[in-house]
Amino acid sequence: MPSKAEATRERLLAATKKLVMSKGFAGTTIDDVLKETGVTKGAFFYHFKSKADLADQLMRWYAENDMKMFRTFLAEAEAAHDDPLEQLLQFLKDFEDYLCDPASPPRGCMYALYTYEDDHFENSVKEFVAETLRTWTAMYIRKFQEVIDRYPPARDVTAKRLAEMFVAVIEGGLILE
Amino acid sequence: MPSKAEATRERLLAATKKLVMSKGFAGTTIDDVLKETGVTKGAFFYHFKSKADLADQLMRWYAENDMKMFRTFLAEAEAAHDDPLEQLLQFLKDFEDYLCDPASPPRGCMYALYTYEDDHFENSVKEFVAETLRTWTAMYIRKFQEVIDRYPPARDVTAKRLAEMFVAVIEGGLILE
DNA sequence: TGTAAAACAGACCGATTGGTATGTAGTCAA
DNA sequence: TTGACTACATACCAATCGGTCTGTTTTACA
Repeated sequence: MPSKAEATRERLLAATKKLVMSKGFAGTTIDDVLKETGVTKGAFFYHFKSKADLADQLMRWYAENDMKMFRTFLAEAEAAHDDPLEQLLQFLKDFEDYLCDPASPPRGCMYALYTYEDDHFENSVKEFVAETLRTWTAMYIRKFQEVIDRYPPARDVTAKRLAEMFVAVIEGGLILE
Repeated sequence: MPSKAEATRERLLAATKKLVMSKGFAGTTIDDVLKETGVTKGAFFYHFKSKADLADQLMRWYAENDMKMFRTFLAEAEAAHDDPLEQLLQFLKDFEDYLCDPASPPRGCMYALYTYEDDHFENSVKEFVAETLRTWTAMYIRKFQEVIDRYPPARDVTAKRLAEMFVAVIEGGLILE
């Protein structure tokens, strides 16, 4: 089903992601990506109309894959358990397994990179990333709220605060390796 | 006391820091720094023997200022109170004030940037940054331990875990603006 | 005041960069 | 078979990059 063109595009995006994670976006040249993939310049500019376009598509591609994975984790957890707390614990376990997978260590987060190189990204991409983060946080808020409703917490916490805290810890942890 | 040369060096470093925070290191050109400061190329290369040298000195300069500030906060807190808990709370308040200061919003952390552009930094710099982060964490561990010794916590926590958690939250929070 | 070194100015250079122009091999419907 | 289209290949380009070179001004100190 995936056409040859689509396969090439994916290869380029995957290679760019890898390079960008260790060199930054500005530090990654198009030639780097070409060398990594074996694709030629003509082919590259057939798929991306500029380097900025590559950045744009990379962010969207990354965010889509990311959200897809989380939704899968969540759906599986919700299918496996009735209790929201058990669902949450299951989800967190899956997430932890993913983060600790030695085969694909995340080594930082794409979203964070955009914090440091925002000059390179269009406003539309910034808005898209911000929206993705909001969706991500909202997912946690909903889940925390379900647990709080079922098990009234001993301390005075809100689902929103818990979720924001959690996201910050994950983000910080990803950076401090 | 600060010689003219030293003042120029500081201006270059300060401008570089500002630019690097919003464009990344690879995305910041020497010409950018020159335009920002009005310094000429000859002067620049009198102070820094290469762009890599600039990165090196920037990291050390940033880390030194950073640690100096924290040590000051801590020393003041320890001078003002006897109780380690009150010292800690005072320190955290000073830290919070600094982070929330609208005049100088940090907008990310230099140390995190090196996570994403490690290819540009020498191993000696990486080691230096890692050492700085260890020192920073150790400072928190010591303080948390003093509080724990005085006020045995209800939960089973260690100073080390608390400190690592705290640093991760700060780091994550800085990124998620 | 003389002078040597420190601190800076700015023209210049080769390599690299993102990007283009043009050409071509495969595909598929008519 | 043909002709249009997709998907790529390659040579080339102007601009920009980090860095050097040669000179000039400023400072420190005898």
